[in-house]
Amino acid sequence: MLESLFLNLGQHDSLSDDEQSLLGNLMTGERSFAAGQDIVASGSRPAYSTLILDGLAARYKVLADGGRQFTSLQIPGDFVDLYAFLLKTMDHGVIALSPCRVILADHSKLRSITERAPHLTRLLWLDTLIDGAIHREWIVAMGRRSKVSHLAHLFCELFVRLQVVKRTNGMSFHLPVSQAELADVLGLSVVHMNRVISALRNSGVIAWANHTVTILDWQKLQQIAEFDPTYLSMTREPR
Amino acid sequence: MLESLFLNLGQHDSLSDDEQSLLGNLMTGERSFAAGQDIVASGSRPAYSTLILDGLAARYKVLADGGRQFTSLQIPGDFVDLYAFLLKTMDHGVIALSPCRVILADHSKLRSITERAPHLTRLLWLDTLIDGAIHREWIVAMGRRSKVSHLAHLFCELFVRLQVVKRTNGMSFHLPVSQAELADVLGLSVVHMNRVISALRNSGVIAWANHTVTILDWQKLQQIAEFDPTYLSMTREPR
DNA sequence: CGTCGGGTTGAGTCCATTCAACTTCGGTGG
DNA sequence: CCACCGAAGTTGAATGGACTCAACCCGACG
Repeated sequence: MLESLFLNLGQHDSLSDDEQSLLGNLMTGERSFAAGQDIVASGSRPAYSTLILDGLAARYKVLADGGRQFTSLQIPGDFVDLYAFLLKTMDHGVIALSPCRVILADHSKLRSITERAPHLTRLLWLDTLIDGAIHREWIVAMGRRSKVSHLAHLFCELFVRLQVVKRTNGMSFHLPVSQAELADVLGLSVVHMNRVISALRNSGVIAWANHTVTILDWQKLQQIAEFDPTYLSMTREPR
Repeated sequence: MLESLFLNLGQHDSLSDDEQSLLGNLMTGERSFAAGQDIVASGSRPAYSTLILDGLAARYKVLADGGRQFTSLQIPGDFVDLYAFLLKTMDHGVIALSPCRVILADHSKLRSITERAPHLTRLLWLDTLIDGAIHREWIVAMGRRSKVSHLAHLFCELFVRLQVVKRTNGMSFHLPVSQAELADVLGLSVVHMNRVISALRNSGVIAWANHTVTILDWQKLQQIAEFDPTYLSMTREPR
């Protein structure tokens, strides 16, 4: 059941059997959320962190004028709020974009892992560091890429991340978001988001219908995006 | 000499004498960099992480068209690349924006801290988590704030962070960057950056001359920025 | 069959960009 | 001492990108 977590952590360094059972003991209390529901509320002080087993979720902030900005997309095998273990107070919310099945990690148990299992601690720390690396890539995309390139980059990133946890189907993956939600990822208006999507479609590198994205030309998509997966740390080495 | 590091880590939770001496033993090998020099090169695999003792630095990425985007600003007491300890390969560069004095932390020593000093490990982990929280705030600013509000938010953030490490002077702080560099923070053209600065100046909330920013109306600046410092985790509690 | 949420398209406005000129100021050399 | 120079800041004008407002299409669903 924790296969996606093992795939996610295990891609960076090997996970011993002991560590796998520590993780199995750590994760308890499965829950489900409907699309649109808050998984974690802004301002709360959760006593546990949440791992996604199935579904798509996103971190977000809402401004005074009602504008919403997503700051990340979370897929199966991702902790949506592992940092809350040390940051304590959530400064933003986490919402389910599709029906989500999740499982929880008590902060008291996480703490005891940091006291007793240094290598596993480093792997969990690493998970939050990759989170940060993705954030930096998003900042670059928002600041200096064209909107089409930004969208292409997002698709590259999602495809590669989903591949790790075996949620791709050939060159296709399921992306259960509306254009309005995607606009809140890129920081655009809905109308303009629609035009950017059309532009990428018309260039013939992707198809997107029925909430399924198909990459028609992976090479060209990467070129448009200037995608370099280094930031995802997808190499297995001692950490 | 490590006072700014102690101030930085110590604002979140208390640092024991043992931990302070562990940190003193960790940080060795002082170096200096001139403004414009790379402190860490993109693509490198450093064997140590770098702490700023004095000066201003920034993480950045450069795109194929020559566009540059800063993804963070680093002040005294900040590790510029603590995550390299586990990420291994730098996917971006770190540049000195003003003359910088730094000191290094061998990754081998960091590793032994994770093996022997769990509480200090958590505080170092926390440092990288706040890094991530700042990234998320930048993403929100880039995506959904007006440019004036974004700039105001940046000034609020810098002021608060500099205050923690005692680098403010009343309501003023030193900001040794050109408007072109600031444009690479906000993702704007130089010309427009100049106009956004003018707008903020004309609203009477800040003055900026001789590389020194003075906050004239802290209340109103925070309003314009919708600044909420929660994300900086500036409370002392057990971590 | 009507309604509703999501997607698409057109038109006009505003924001941000580029290109270009001009100013200010500190430094440097005649 | 001042004339010159270059880097940084400022301003104007024109272009193009992104926004809003509005209409319309379409498929799912009651």
